[in-house]
Amino acid sequence: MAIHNAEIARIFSLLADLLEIEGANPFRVRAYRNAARTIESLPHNVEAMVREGADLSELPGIGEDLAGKIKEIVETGRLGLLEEVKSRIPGALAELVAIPGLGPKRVKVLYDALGIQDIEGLARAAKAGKLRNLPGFGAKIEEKILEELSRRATAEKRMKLITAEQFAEPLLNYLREANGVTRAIIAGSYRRRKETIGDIDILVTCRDSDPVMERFVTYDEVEHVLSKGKTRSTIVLRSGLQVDLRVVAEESYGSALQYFTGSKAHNIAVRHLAVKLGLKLNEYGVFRGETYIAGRTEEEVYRTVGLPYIEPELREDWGEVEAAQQGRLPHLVTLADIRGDLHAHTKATDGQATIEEMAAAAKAKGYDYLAITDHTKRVTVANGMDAKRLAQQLEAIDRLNERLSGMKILKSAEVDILEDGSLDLPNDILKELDLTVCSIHYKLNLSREKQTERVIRAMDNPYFTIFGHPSGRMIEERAPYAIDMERVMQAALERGCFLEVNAQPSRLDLNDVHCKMAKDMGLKVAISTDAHRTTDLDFMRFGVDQARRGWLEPSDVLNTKKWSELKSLITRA
DNA sequence: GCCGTTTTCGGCCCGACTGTTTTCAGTCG
Repeated sequence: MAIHNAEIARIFSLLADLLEIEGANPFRVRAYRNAARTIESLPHNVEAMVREGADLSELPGIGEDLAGKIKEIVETGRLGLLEEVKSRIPGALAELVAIPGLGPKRVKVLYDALGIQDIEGLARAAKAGKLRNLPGFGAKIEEKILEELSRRATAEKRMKLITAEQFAEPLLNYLREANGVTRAIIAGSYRRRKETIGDIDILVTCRDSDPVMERFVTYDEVEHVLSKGKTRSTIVLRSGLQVDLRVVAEESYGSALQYFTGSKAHNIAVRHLAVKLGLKLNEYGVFRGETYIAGRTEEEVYRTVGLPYIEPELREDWGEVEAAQQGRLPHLVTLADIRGDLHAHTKATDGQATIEEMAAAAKAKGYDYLAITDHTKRVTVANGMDAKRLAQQLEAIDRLNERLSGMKILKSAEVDILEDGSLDLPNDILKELDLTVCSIHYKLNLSREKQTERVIRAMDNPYFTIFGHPSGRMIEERAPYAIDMERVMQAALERGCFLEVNAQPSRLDLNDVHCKMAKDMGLKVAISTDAHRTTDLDFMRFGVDQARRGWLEPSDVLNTKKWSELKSLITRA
């Protein structure tokens, strides 16, 4: 039986929740949470590591005990300790601590006093008014729980970054107009450019917080106000998005921004360094004893604890603190490094613009090249092209290239990878192309083994260049198909193929963990928009964000090269 | 449960807000 990292992480995370409800040592609980996080973001398959006899206690936050437990999970598919805890308290209690206002203590009370073991039981008791008299509860908490339960029935989960931008940016501008505001910036996972956002954290500096707090809670999209104080307030917008506003003084801007950008795990790691230096780091600054010694800028904060500046996208406690200490932080790729786009559609298939229009838009971005990659015949819903239509398009591109100056249209196609690993156009037309993007659009539910073999077989074709949207996932909509990404990457490396970071905000595929995996393996990627209209070329920035989260530098990205260099890179031996 | 160039034991990040209290616990980020 195959055990994936996510499964091991889930077991530790559940165990942490249940132990916390039982009142276990909070640091022991944290150890399980840290282990879950470490394993979830590990670029290697833990099961394989166990089989190869790797020493798991070398991993950060994993000691003798947890290494043994991981081994137990891999070998037996279960964890004795979790079964044991579950025999004392129901596993479903873990879902209750996810409800705002309910933490481990109150969940314990619910179970002990009323025998509540899951969301359904909680809903029945709350509706019957049984919560308000419990110790540590009251009428307000009961009401809050009822609200949350009804909200859950309809609410969205996490919000895609691009959607969050549409709500957050206007609110930010609105706050900038408040009296006395000197700076306003969005921190949190939004600033770290995570693919989805749970809530928005806004940081403001000003001398008197009252006017901006007042303006905040009276924003016309406010559904309700969760809290309002002098330094922090929280609202929920009608869209369901929760927004926190923090106000600090100018001299605390850097430390507050560092603090509220997170991630929590990164902050703990940085504070750990501060403690070792005999300093205290909080949102107001870095302190020696009672004395403020730094905090005006983030650079100053990092410098004070002995580190160079760390880019927000790296702040996930994935090794960035150690890398910073050792002076080997990556110099992350930026939008300005991008010289072209290697995946775009036109009216010939399911795009909305002509080749000329797409070319003009790419040129306006200052690109050196744009690959036209219309669908091929298997993708009938998109009016995929057969060899004859593709040949006509190639002639049109030749004619257009004669007229274009300063940029080149690359001849390409998004070729469909069939179930048996063959490509859906013959090689005698594929050989006419500058490159191919090869993707899976059908038969997404093959076994992991078959899906992996399918792709590797396709890569055996000498005209396979870039594997498009490699996991097939749609954020918050469709899970990735089962595929062994490490094997696919290894196969690509051996054959001179590459993987795509698809920049569509609903794909972002490869994800951050897989970008890092590619980098660690020495495999280059293409950041491509998969544009279906001229304005989609703007999605490049989301792809770059994702690549930065995966530690990618310009040299890791194909389309930071000029065409002559790129051409020799992608030419297979 | 992890970890150590002060430590193999005794630490483990830190502060704000709310509600239920009557000086603070619980929750949250």
